[in-house]
Amino acid sequence: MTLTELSPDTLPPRSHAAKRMSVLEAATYVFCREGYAGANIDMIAAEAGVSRQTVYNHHGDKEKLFIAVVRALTERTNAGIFATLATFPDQPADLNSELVDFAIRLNGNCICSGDGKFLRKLIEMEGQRYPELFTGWREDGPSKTWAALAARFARLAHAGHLDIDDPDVAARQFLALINADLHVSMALGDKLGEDRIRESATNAIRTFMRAYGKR
Amino acid sequence: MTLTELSPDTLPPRSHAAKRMSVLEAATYVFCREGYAGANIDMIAAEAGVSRQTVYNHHGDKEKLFIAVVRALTERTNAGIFATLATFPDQPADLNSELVDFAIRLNGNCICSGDGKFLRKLIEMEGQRYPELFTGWREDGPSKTWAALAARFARLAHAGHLDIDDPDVAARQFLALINADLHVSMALGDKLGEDRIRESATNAIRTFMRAYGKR
DNA sequence: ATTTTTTTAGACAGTATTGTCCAAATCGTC
DNA sequence: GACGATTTGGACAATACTGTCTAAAAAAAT
Repeated sequence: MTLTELSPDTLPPRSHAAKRMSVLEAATYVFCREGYAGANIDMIAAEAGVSRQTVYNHHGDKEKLFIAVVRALTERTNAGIFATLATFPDQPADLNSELVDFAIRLNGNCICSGDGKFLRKLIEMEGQRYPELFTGWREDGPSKTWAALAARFARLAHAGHLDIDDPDVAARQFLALINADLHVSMALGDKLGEDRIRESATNAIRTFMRAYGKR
Repeated sequence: MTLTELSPDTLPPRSHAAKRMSVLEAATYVFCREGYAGANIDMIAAEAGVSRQTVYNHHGDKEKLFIAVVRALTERTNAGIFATLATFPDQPADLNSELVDFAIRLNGNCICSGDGKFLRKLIEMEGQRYPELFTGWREDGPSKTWAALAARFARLAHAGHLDIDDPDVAARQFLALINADLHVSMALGDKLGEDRIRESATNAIRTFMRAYGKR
């Protein structure tokens, strides 16, 4: 008791925290597959290998569990995006190929990853019904991503590597081009190979550089 | 008798066929808002201004109703897309501004329209659970749209208006650029004004022409 | 070894939904 | 107005899910 009293956050009972995680993971999977209304607690408990009561013990009720799922997913996804954003080629030797690699990282780690797909699907499914649930994503997600990416492009332009008039537009179009091919495939759950992603990124950067490259 | 013939618009056309339509419309709206699992027949009946029994009389059961909704939505959306595709500027006087107008039409009539949003949301929500439901869309939808648009661009390129190496890639990138800004806004149900759409289209075409315009 | 916490399985009430059935009301048509 | 088809509201059984409760089992801490 003293141990848990002293550090209730860092050292809770192992299986306790492990089960909590297990439930959260299972809930993420089931909510994303079935939607909020279609998911039920028994599915989640079974998926987590846990009794139904344990789900309630840990997360209160269905809505609280859903909120926890969205929060965790949002945080993980944002963290992943900014980690990848940090690998942007700020001092490029070969801008073209470095942008291709960056695009591949962004697609692989963030857009096509499990978390990314799940979060997007949840937003699409439940975004209108629970708008306040996704305000966090709305504020910390796309707008900050765009701003950060725009700042990088602005710096590249200032350094003479690119010819950009509006970095915000360029950033959004960069992301749009990167996803041009993958967008529809993912909507139907197609599995995308490495080569597909690389080809798509190459096409995107070719067009992006034709539009914004130094001439 | 004569009354319904004289004023079919002012008085609600509550015929057999009209109720069938009314139910289908209401079902479309409710299924898209709530998802398949979240929707229930009473909601749909109320939305249609009809008794629950009438819903069952016309469409059998919930699943058949859902299938009818998806089928109708797919057909309407495809028809709308190809109708808009027919307004592509084949002999452009001012290619730039005509492409902007075309992009606005495509966005307004197809992508941002009620049908377009509904169909996309249903595909995202239920596409994995009922894959066979959307094979029709899969075959007649994006791939044919892409092919048709690619053919138009190829002709423009052949006529010397554009400098395109791969028309298929150009077509997909055109669509991606057109939706660059609107994509996220729509995911959260934002209402988009005419000016937003026009500005977005202008940005898209500027970049597209910088990449593919004759130099 | 003992005590405390956590988990489990199952029962349970309350509620919601689906799909059916039916008699009365309504509508379209003659 | 009369007749047949359609619609309506409500009752109904069957099923499913939520969230609570319990006592027993398991696990963890002391």
